[in-house]
Amino acid sequence: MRAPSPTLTPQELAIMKVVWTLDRATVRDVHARLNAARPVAYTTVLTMMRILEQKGHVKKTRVDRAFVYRPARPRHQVIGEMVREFVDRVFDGASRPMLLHLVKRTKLSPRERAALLRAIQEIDE
Amino acid sequence: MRAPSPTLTPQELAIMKVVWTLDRATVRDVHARLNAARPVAYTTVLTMMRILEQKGHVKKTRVDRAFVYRPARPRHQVIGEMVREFVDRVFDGASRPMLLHLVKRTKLSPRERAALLRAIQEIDE
DNA sequence: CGCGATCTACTAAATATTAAGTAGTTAGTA
DNA sequence: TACTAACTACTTAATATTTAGTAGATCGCG
Repeated sequence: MRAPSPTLTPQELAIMKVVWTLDRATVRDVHARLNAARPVAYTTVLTMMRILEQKGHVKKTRVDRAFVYRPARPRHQVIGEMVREFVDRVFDGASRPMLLHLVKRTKLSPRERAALLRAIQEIDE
Repeated sequence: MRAPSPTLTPQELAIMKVVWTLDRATVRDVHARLNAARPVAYTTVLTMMRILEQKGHVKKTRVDRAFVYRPARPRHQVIGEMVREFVDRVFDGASRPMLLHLVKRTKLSPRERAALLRAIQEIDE
């Protein structure tokens, strides 16, 4: 048996990004946004949003004829879990190597660097 | 159509970790390590390693009867691509938010913090 | 030599993920 | 009322991922 994704799959994430951004969105709203990036059928989005509802990522309320979807959990929390899962899977839970990986390849302006240094210094204090 | 994973799938990664660690490994070697963590059939590992060879992640040479597998590309490079893909997919390519996410949740000893600060200061200099 | 152990190639198949069609309902409208 | 548009539920299906079985080759040993 193959384990289901413990976090959001790529397409689920793409949809959730729209839902988080709009906060309230119909299938039509989400479809309009996604379809602008690459062609996707309306019913495909419908199917995915039904899955997201089953998985507890969105809640829907009927407004007039259509359902309006809202995020069930805050973005930062879900993204945080995705980061954790990634660090676990790829770095065996060690976030420091991951941090170094990111730092080494990230171009930072002096201002950004300063902000980051401050953030780091504030930890454990 | 569904896009294949542009990076290593979870199980492929689990195998590559062993191959990177051992540098030279037979299917038996890898199976012994993986099987210690959770039961997995020898032939399952065999199949996965064949796939990894097709994808260009390992090279094999016959030594006596068995094949000895070696990494085809250095670990840091492949892991780096996985980090990049994750940042692209989850943070739309913006590594700074990802960095902050990590920094906020990472417990650092004074020594580790100092090392991280040094690493950051060395960028762009 | 014949046997068991080891290993590979080929095959099969279960589940997950992604994508979209069809049918049917409802609401508004000409 | 009959038509059309918008929407949902249900169904289908293609591809990816993961897992493992079977058959056959080869090697070393009693």
